[in-house]
Amino acid sequence: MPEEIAAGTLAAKLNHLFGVVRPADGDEYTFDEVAESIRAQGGPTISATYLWQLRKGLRDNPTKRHLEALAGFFGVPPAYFFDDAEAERIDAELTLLSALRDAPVRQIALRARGLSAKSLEAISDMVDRVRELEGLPEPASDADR
Amino acid sequence: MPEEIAAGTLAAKLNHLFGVVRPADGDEYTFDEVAESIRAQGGPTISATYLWQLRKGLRDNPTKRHLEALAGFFGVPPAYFFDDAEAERIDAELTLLSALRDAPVRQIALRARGLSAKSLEAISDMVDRVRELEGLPEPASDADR
DNA sequence: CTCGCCCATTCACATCAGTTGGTGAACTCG
DNA sequence: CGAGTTCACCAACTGATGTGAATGGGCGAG
Repeated sequence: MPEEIAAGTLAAKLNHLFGVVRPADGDEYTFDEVAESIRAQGGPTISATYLWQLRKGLRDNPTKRHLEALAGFFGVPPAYFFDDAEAERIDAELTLLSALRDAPVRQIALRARGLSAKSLEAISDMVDRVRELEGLPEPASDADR
Repeated sequence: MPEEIAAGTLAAKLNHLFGVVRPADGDEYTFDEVAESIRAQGGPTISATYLWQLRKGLRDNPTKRHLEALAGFFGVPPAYFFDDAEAERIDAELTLLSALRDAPVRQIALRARGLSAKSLEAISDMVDRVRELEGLPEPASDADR
């Protein structure tokens, strides 16, 4: 049983993020994976145990640096953990984007927002090129463009 | 001498906030005032000493709850302390609003943003009424409306 | 079935965030 | 001048945050 995690808490938000943003294969990130990935990206050290505690709600109140790292990893702005309204807005986007399972992919997507049409086109072309290079098939359905 | 506080750091941001958001009489808030005010508003306990450490840069990396409290007091979103772009945006507003020295006043102003014209008018009227009740003079210059 | 691996969970402990208590400088009021 | 207040600043301590190493269950391979 889920042990009653109150909505709007940090634990709930983290839990949600784990559920929604996943690696290429469909399963949730493991605590070790997240911890290591954060370290790899030049973030602060964060232990798998601590991640578990945060997700379970045994610890709330992490430090600024750890919040930054978590937000960075999951590809959401740090405000996600503070403002509930903001969190809801982002959640809407996340579920929309849930086709993009991969966290790095999501980061690219979020950062692309606001770029000029020309830049976007250039990047899009580049991705297609690489995709070809890696021998991946054409993206299935890309209705509107 | 300012002892070299690098731009973009938490210390710099805090310092800036202290400088810009002030009580009714023109002087900066004292550390004790801020600490007590935060406690009074139902926030977590925060010591004056700690505020000083943060402002000086001796401590960065405060916890989530303390960041919330600080943001709440100065009337800025918590994202102010994370995202530099966001911080700049808010700063622009702050300097614009620096006529509003009083923190509580600023909070009202920030929260009023986005309300319907009708509501804004109603509130504005209310403020005028109270102002009259308190025997304050008509606001000096309120050019554009 | 058993070995090996991965992963969540547990617990004892270390480190650093945050506090308490204090010093001295500046300023005020007798 | 001298007692009292207020403030920034300092240093030693406390406890919550965060870690590492050990436990145990689940699961696939041999």
